[in-house]
Amino acid sequence: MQQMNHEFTGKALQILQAARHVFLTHGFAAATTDMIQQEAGVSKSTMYAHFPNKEMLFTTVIEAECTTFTDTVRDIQFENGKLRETLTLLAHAYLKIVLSPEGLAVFRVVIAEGIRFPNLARVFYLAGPQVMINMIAEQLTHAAAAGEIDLSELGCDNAASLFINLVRSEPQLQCLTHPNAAPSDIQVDQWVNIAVTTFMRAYGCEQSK
Amino acid sequence: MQQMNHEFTGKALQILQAARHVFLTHGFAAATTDMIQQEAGVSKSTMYAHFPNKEMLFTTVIEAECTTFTDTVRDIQFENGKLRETLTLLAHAYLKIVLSPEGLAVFRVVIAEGIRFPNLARVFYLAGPQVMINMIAEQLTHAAAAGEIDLSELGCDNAASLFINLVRSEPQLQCLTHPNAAPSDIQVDQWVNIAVTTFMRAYGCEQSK
DNA sequence: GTCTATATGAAGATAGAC
DNA sequence: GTCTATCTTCATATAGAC
Repeated sequence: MQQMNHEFTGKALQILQAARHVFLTHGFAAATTDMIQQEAGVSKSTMYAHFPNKEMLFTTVIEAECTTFTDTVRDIQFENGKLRETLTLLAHAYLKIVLSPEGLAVFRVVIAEGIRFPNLARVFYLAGPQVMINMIAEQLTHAAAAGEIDLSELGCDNAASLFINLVRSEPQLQCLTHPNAAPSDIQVDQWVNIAVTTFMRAYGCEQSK
Repeated sequence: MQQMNHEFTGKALQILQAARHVFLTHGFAAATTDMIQQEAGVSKSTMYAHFPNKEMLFTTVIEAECTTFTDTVRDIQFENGKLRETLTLLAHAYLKIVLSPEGLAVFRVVIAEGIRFPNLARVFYLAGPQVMINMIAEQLTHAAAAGEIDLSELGCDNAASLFINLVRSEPQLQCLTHPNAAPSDIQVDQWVNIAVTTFMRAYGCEQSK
């Protein structure tokens, strides 16, 4: 989670870790290089020796964070079973990432700075939602071949996108608009259940029909 | 749209309109009172004569914006026809608001400043999504009574929430992460169609069965 | 109420010693 | 590479004249 071990070591790594914390807590504009320098325990000039300015420090932090997200999503463990169970597992794993303090913080800051750093926003989309969509699409392809689901209208990619949006939207909006009020596990279970149920009712081919 | 005629007139109104533009363009932290004062064509002290500080100016602007949103949502015109057509109309009207430059800008800044101004984030939720949910829930209640839809599992409120999330999530995320790339009308039609189709497949009671 | 001028502090970034 | 000390700019906010 707190890796950023791409090629950064020593003071540079300290600085990046501090920058990560400061930027995710305050956003870009409200964050100050003083906070970062202070939290990292280095002087101003050390900071500027490693990173040319605040912008570069910011983009480095966020891009690293996106990479971490991609890795976390790719590492999701689940067994290929019946579609409903598989989707439930994937939904829980995805929400765990999205609703984590880091997940919410990254979303906040990326969206907030989307105008100033449009490239970062696109990188974020590709690193997070898009990777998840690809994983889901793969599962849906298998399920469609097995006759568990009917995607003749929608196509696998649209269906995968639809599903993760179904899973993410309400919980994420609730967390973003009600900070300091983390949802209970029961609430998350309910959200997942509604999403999976809706998706299966719409496109699933129940054997019991 | 650019009203804010609550009790503000003359210079105060000029200041608020300028503040609205500046805050929605730059966010809270990156916005400066100089920009606002300059754009309003007044001096610093005039600004501070009307508003005690930057925070109050900000909350005044955003709260007014939320009120405007509520009014806009409440004014949505549609005819009570078949459920599918009604939902399609409501979805289009809602997306028109959410995906407008102002809608996206308000969302950005409210989410970005959710930690610093938690109350504002909740006000936003109540003024936007919640009002829309209430409108949809009312339509769904009628439709359920008419046997057009089966909400025995979900309940009207959950179903309404589900529907607007289904409508909003993907288009909004796309617009937020791909600024300066407004979606085409055809794309919006497709999104609406997927949302409505999914909802009706999951919970609709087609007569042709 | 409204302006010009200014106080005060803090931001991002650099110079120069070690 | 790293530090202390400093430069420059610009932010929020206020004082005092009209």
